[in-house]
Amino acid sequence: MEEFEKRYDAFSVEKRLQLKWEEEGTYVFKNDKSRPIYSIDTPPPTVSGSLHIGHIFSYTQAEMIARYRRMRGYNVFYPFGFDDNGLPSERLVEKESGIKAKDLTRSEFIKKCVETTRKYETEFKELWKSMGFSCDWNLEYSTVSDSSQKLSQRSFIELAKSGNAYIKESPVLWCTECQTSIAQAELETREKESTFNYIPFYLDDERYIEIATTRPELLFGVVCVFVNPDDERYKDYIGKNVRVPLYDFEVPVIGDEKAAIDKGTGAVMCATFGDTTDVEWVQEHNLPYKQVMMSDGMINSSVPYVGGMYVKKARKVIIELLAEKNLLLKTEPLNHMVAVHERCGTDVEIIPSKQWYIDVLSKKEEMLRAGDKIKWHPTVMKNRYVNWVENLKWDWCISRQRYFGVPFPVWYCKSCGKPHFADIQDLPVNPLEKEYNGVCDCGCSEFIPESSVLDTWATSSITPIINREKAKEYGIDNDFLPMSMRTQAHEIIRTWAFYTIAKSLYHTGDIPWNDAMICGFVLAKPGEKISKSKGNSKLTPQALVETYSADVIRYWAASARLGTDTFFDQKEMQEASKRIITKLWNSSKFVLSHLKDFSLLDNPTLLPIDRWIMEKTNQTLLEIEKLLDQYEIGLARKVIDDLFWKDLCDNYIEIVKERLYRPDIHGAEERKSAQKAIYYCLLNVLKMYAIYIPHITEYIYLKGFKDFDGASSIHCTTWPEVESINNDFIKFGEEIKNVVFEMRKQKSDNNLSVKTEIEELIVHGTADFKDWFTLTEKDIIACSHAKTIKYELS
RNA sequence: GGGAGCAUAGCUCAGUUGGGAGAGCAUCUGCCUUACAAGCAGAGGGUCAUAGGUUCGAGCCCUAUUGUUCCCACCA
Repeated sequence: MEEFEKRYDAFSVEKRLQLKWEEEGTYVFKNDKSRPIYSIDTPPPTVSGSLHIGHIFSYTQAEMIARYRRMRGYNVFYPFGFDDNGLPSERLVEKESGIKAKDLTRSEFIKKCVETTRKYETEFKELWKSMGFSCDWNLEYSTVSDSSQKLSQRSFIELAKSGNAYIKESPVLWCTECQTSIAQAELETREKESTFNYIPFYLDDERYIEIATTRPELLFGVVCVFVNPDDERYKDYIGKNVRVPLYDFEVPVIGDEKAAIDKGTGAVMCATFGDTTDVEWVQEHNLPYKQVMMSDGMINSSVPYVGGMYVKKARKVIIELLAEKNLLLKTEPLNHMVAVHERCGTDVEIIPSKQWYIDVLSKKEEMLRAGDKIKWHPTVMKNRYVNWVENLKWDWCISRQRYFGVPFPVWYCKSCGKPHFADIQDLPVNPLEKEYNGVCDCGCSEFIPESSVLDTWATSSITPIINREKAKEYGIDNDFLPMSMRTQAHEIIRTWAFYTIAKSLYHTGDIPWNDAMICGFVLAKPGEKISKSKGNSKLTPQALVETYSADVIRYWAASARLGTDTFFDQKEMQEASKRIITKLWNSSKFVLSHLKDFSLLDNPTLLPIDRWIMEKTNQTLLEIEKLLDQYEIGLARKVIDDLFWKDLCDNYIEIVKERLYRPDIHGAEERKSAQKAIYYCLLNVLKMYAIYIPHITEYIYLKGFKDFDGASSIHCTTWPEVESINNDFIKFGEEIKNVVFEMRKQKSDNNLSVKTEIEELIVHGTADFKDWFTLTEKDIIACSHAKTIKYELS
């Protein structure tokens, strides 16, 4: 057994052990058929900037589950991936280089994207390693890699051929800043200041309908005015025409239930397209479309007064014009929620264009049933999924008019426009670089390649399939899906979880994973989440690891309840977490110094107090198994803390200390009994803590327990299967703890040292335990320094 | 506007079919005790948001109210 240093040097130990694990392949996945597979669908972090403490928080919680399952005898498939294509990565590149994508050629820009994402991925990987993550880097994947692209394109082609993906010209959510279509899930609502502008739509020289609008710049696009048919004020107008102010053309007044009497003035102008209701109205009433808003955020150049202006300026100009011509009845300031693009915060517009969609609207029922089949942890998180599915309004638009992404493997016939897909065996393919050799049904042999790329989520939503492809290399195929569990934060339930379930239903007809472990956030201050894009993460994870060590951060990350958001508190991390590391070090130092002559072959008769701490250890094992099976790593940790700090250190060790030091007083056999107990208890405490703080537990194991226990790493051990608990010993232990507590209280109340001798100690307890009290008498005397013991048992 | 969660000690939170109100931090007092002063022992501190109800008994179950957070909708 090696000697213990006075102080534990976390930083050098952590680095050394991380190297050891890498060299020995401690966490490498093998297709070992003797153990059931536990597969984890880990979130590939979006490469959109540096990581923050929130990532550490949720990834660490999931990592602990991987370690737990490994120690429960599972063959853990724990891959790691990067989501390194799409708009988030493009924006990172644009921000870093100060260049807009459209200012470069497509290939130059993509090259820059590749360079930048590589750089960040290296950084990410270093960070995960420095946190001691037990993923298997042989299973690493990236969503932009050839193999992922191939699977993603295949997924698309399969869906398109089965009719579940389709191309359609229709109004679509559009970001004028990123100049691409986006999906409903990429919307974010933000409160913005605006003005309500009350303007008159004249029926004749006297009568008019007053309309309140926040979007006067769209006046030229107005195609009709809606009023509620039950609205007495406007009943007479229905069926007649009113004149659009400024432009003076006529539009009909139409009655529709959706026009709410109590909103605004009760009359609505329908401009194509001001909002999602306009889209519904246009479809229902077969209204014409007038394009006012262009894809770059400018007003159509043919629009009088404001053509060629950006929205904001156009709005200002129109309001001024209306005022000048006495067409502005009044304006009211207004704070309202506006749908913006989550990536750039730009107001979202609705612009018709030709896009690819995946049908989700007609599959709501199936998706809700899938949600029921998945076990959500914590269970309330299922609500968010259900809520999202029930409220879906658009099919999933998967095409993006961007550059750095998986290309659509599609060409269109030049004469009839029919889409032609690449052959599966040719994937991955970029239609911009490869010509389509074929002939269209219409006889044409000229084709136009699709230049859009797939939504990032269209690829990241097949991570179970990407993982299965990896598993095939190990000879695992059939039983791989559904995976055992998905771990992710709650914010992306509506995107990643939802899309993954949708794709899984299409491709496998089943759920993608059995369990969903939903982690909470780390919040900087009330309500504000720390995020890469917001740049309010002053403390980089790298700096934190260097300041506090991985184990300290990990221990802290395990302090919250699953799914619950936590405030980041540096002080808490510094003090509470560091404390446990020091305590573990010191107590191990003590325990192992008393195990130098210990042998597993010794079979002493165990004293009742020794049985107590062993039973207590077993009880703890059972309790945390129950909690960890529910992914409650925080609650489980507290149970271990209690066992370790209170029962083992504060009570048990203090009680048997002298027995370990003085076999001459207590007997050699009795000392062996205590050795057996401290060995059993500390070893299992280390094993339980190993999932949380893998470095120090490994270090102590290698130093003191490896020679007895035999494994090359604590992380390759399993913990004992406990079948039952002897509650009598637990009860007896509680009574002994009470005796010690009363004794300590007496001394403390009298300002006496713990060492002070006392004349007589009165032991209160249960008469049934009389013999056990007698067997514990020497220990009680030793820790109380009592001269005599008197029993008052009942 | 629709839905969900939360409200327990000064702070952060735990409280597992309804029976003892708890932990860590902070505060105070004492203690150098053959692992640990980066420690140990002990103490004080709560109308369990409010009001009703069910029950022999409610932090826990039911109803309402208030506050708060989150999700969704709201560009009239």
